[in-house]
Amino acid sequence: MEWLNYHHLLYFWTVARAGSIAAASQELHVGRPAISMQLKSLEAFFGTPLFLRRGRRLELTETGKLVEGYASEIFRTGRELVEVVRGSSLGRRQVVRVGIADVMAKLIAFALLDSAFSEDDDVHLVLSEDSPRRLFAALAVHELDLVLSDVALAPGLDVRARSHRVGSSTTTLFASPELAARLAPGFPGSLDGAPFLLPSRESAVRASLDRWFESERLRPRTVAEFDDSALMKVFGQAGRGAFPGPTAVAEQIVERYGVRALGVLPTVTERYWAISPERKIAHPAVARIVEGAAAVFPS
DNA sequence: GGCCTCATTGGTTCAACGCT
DNA sequence: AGCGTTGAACCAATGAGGCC
Repeated sequence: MEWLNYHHLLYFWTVARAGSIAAASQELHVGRPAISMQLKSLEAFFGTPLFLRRGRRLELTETGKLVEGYASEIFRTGRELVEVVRGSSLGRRQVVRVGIADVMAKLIAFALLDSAFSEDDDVHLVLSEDSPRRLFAALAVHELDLVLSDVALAPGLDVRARSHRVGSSTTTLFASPELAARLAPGFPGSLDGAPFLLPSRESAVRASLDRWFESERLRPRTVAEFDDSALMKVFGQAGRGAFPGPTAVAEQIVERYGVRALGVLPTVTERYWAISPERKIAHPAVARIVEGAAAVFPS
């Protein structure tokens, strides 16, 4: 069988992404006639048009869309190959870009990542924090190598990635010593009308928490809602309200923020996910993080 | 093996033309 | 005017084949 000319395919793919031959010619540093000719050659090779010429506009045909999909995959794999080969060269540090869901307890994130490193690892972590939605978008365009989140990738999302469940924890309620002294007697009934600091409604644990409040017939007084779990704890430390946190790191929360644990909510569980892009060639450091993390909070 | 010739491929510029 | 297409002329790199 005759081989596909990948150079032609690259031109086609660039034109499809750039939207015009002019834009592609700038991107590729190649003249417009040349690109036009190569497009024609590719169309002749396939025996069917890939673009519809509508006036001076180019529109992908159905075949064109199909070819573009394959080309994206081909060139994505090519980039990946370069990244992996260059990234794993001897003596070069591996950069791993990790996105952490803002609602996730930082102590949990630290424990998940820290477990993955051995002393002889030469890995350079670049950590960022954002909403899961934005982190998944960054993952889709290869700006991130890994996302740690309280929610798995939604099935409908057009992101080529895999969610690995790396642990779970029940939830504990915390409060400053003064507030705890007031709320501890008669827990959990004492929580009715009590001031609360809660994770935003975007978070997975919030839905679970609301169900618990409902089942216990409690109506907490929401003082503030947070996207950022660390900020929530700072408010909690100042006695602004009771707040939830993972039982798995309850001791550290008590120690670090000088708060007291009010009680454990066994039905309010939080799951932790490590979401990594589906790669033909696995990022070795990411694989280690995913494997190592799974052992921290066994679910 | 080294050298030459030739064909092929893919690039360039330039000009002209059609379309919006 | 801006953009895409076509054609012509030309250049450079490469590979195949023939010759010494």
